[in-house]
Amino acid sequence: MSPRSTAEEQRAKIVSRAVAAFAHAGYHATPVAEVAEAAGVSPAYVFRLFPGKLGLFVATVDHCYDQVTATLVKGGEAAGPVSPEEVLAAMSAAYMELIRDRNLIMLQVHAQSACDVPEIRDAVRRGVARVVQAVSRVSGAEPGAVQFFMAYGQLCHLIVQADLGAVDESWARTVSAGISH
Amino acid sequence: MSPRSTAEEQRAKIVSRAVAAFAHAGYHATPVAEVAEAAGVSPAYVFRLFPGKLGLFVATVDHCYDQVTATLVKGGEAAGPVSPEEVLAAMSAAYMELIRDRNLIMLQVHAQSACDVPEIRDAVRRGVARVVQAVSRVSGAEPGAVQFFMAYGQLCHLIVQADLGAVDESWARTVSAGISH
DNA sequence: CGTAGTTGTGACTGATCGGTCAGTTACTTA
DNA sequence: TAAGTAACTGACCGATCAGTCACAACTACG
Repeated sequence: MSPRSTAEEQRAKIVSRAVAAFAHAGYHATPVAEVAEAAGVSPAYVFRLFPGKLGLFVATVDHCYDQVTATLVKGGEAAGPVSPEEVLAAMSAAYMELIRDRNLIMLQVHAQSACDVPEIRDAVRRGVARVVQAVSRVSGAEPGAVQFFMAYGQLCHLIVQADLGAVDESWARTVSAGISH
Repeated sequence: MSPRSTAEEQRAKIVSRAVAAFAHAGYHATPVAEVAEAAGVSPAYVFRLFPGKLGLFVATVDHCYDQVTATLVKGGEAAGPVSPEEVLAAMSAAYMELIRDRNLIMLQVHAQSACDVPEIRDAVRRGVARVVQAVSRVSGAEPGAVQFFMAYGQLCHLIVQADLGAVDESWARTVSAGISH
């Protein structure tokens, strides 16, 4: 019968904790030991469950985009059968809710900036593909509107990264108007 | 009179070469030795001219935003006295010209993702401030239009990072429509 | 020529980190 | 309880890298 291996559960737990760990300083600046500690296991065991640090990071990025996509779909479907623009607005609201926990957004940012590593670039492409397809499908909006949605999503990344919400100057308000609060 | 120190010239040369060096792998993944080699000096001398790796990176980021701002201003002023929307369009075209050389755009991305380091975050804020102020001033556009400009600029970053222009799929075309070619 | 200052470097160090491996604990099955 | 297997770790290794320092080379000036 199902051997019900606990290793799989540990893998899931490590990936889940790795989101927050990698979200702080990114791929290159986060030691595996830090992820291991956050997951409550030894560094050696992490290397046993994942094929190297890169494999761990890629799994974490995939997990991250899964959550983002799920959040957007959920937010969009909750809007009910309305116009594409209203669905996109609901999805925007759902995405902004994600910002309250910086982890998912920061991990995306760090994954994007580590795209020099081919495996990470592929993971980012997979993730963006899933997001774009989900947004297009659930909203039914035309490509231009979806592109607009993605553009303002990327603007959110800048705002969160540099914490522009905490800057009380004119230029910062111009950038974050209607987004951070 | 002016001691005409060559050290200052070396500093400028190192910063200029450091843009390309850091643009590849970012702050944490780029050894100072790599920057030194690109500049044709020894690593030890780089540490002598700059207060540590962090100081070098911050100087490089400042230099990068200087160039970006100058390019945007130049592009916008070349449009002549037309409507704000047309000036913004000219600036967009100028910014897209920057994409041909990935270096400036990639360095911005890496600087943004290293915002955990306070000094780097401050450099990014300074840079974004200069860009927003320059765009607002030269174009005379209202804040909403400037925000829109910045959002599509950030979208460019995603496209360049993941090299979406090289992906021939529907979702990728949705994201890069009218931007990459 | 001498000496003071500036440019520049080779050689080193202390610390960190990815990855390995031998071995130990704990659970299952007969 | 004996044997087998899967979960898990401490201790270690080799490589990399930021930063230092004593010293060389060149120039400026008296």
